[in-house]
Amino acid sequence: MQKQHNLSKNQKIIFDLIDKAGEPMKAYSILFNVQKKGIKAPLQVYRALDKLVEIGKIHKIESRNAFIACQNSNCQISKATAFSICENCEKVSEISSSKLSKYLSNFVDHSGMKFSKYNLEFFGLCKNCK
Amino acid sequence: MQKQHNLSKNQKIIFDLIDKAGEPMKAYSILFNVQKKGIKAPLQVYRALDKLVEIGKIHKIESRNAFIACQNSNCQISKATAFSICENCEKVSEISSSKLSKYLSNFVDHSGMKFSKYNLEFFGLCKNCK
DNA sequence: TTGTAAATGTTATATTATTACATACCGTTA
DNA sequence: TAACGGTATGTAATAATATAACATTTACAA
Ligand SMILES: [Zn+2]
Ligand SMILES: [Zn+2]
Ligand SMILES: [Zn+2]
Ligand SMILES: [Zn+2]
Repeated sequence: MQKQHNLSKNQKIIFDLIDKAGEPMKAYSILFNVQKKGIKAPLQVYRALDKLVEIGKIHKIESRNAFIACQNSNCQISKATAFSICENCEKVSEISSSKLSKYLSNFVDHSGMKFSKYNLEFFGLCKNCK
Repeated sequence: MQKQHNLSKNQKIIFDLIDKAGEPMKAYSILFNVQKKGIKAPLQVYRALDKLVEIGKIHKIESRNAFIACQNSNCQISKATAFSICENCEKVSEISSSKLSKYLSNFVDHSGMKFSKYNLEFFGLCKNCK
């Protein structure tokens, strides 16, 4: 049983928007979309995003500066993430391969560094674009 | 034999700076450091960075918005990159594990997507920090 | 030498993210 | 209940990162 996080008002508004979008959203596009709900400033958005990332409800797609809802009910904490990104249409999917995550979680650098977290972004063409 | 890229003046100035630094540098810190050499505008820096990334002389650390010289003489083209990042001291190393790169290059998503490129960032504590 | 691609120079602007400070809310426990 | 502490919110200002648009120059091959 995972810890239940009760989202605050702003967090819920912003999570619902991103979740419904089903694709990565940028912070200022989120801001534009929630202004009618009373969220007026960038910082309000970034604070909610930070928290949602921390608890694993959303992930940041670093190469795109965008945020997507977690598509994998197992990853409540955002410490092992993998995505496929279409370089043509920008479609992003979260990869949930237990083989991959096991392989990467157990990977030990030759320097002996043991990792507590990783983020992997694959690029290519999705099946609609190739 | 890899293609030889003759760097232009600005590209060389900026590559030399990053290479000598031996650690990730941010674009505006690069700009500050090369102003005495006549490079005055952000765009001049970003254009050189884009080119250097394209030909694999440097890589972008996406989670840090910073650029580091390639530490792996084999990767002349920047399409399969992996880094370890210390969350305490921000030390970054390029990982060159042929096992890892083979594993990831051959990874096929369950959607059937075949990838042409990837970037992997591991996080943890380096041996000085743990 | 002339055509073309790449690189440069310059100004302005767009986009992404944080600092600083004041106030409100919410659950715990004295 | 009242006081406390942690979390969340509101607001303004600004910092940091990145690109658009346009003019000009350089490199180099046909
Ligand atoms: Zn997830
Ligand atoms: Zn596509
Ligand atoms: Zn490299
Ligand atoms: Zn360290």
